[in-house]
Amino acid sequence: VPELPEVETVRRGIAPVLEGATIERAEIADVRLTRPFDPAIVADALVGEQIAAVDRRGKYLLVRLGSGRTLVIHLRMTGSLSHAPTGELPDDAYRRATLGLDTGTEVAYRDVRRFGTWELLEPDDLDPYLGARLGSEPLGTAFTGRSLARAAAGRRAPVKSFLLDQRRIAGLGNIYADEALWRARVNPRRPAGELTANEYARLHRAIRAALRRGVELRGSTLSTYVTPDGSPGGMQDEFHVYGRLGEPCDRCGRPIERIVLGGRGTWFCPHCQPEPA
DNA sequence: AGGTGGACCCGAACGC
DNA sequence: TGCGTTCGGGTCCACC
Repeated sequence: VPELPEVETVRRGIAPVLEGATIERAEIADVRLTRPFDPAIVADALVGEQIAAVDRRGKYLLVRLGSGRTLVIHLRMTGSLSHAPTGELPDDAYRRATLGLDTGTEVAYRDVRRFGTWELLEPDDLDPYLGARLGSEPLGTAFTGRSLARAAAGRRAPVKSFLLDQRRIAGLGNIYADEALWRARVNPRRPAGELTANEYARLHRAIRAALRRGVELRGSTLSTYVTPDGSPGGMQDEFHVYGRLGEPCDRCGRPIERIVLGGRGTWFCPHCQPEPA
């Protein structure tokens, strides 16, 4: 499940391969990937482009091209990128796109569930596209406990749902939201607008700590996600609550509970993260 | 306008 | 064994 740490890990792995290279061949084998645009037309437009940089914003990968356009890649649930330096990718029924570079390297996009997207944006379209979808970067300087509290003021949705809103915080997903709430000792059901300033200060620190640890460990590998060199991440071995129904809390030893919030599995420690009295 | 729930996918896990 | 059913998760969209 690629969230900010997983996407950042993919970026760090693939950027050295792509940056400076020119795309000689492009094949997009899935109409869903570029919908509503014709995949053949998008592929043709990529050919001849030199890749200037690979950046990340939230869970989006930004492949910046020499023409000024940007290929915006979202891995969604099961997307991943890999590369074969010799240009000989292994057979893969789930490969959805291939880029052949002038360096001789082939880059493969794999996606089992086909939720991922490739969008080729014109220079003027990128900022409005991202601006409409994403709030501040949680590991950047604009993200503070105070800004978090301000954004949450008056909101009655559960704080967990609030944390998952990409227009507030860019890059937090189901796993790291649960982990951050556990670290901050905040119950996921609490209405977002009812947390105290102190709780938002704790939550701010907890979000950054959880994400930074995830980046350090190169993300978490649950089923299909792997880093671009094919190795698994290490964060899954450090989950405090995610997926740990019934297991003892790392702080107090009492069993972790599972509820559903906003249609999403939510794990927490009812003792460390109590409902308000 | 904020909030919620379904659709999109498909393999894995589960139930009979 | 083998079938059918359920589940999940990021984002968008329809609806309240």
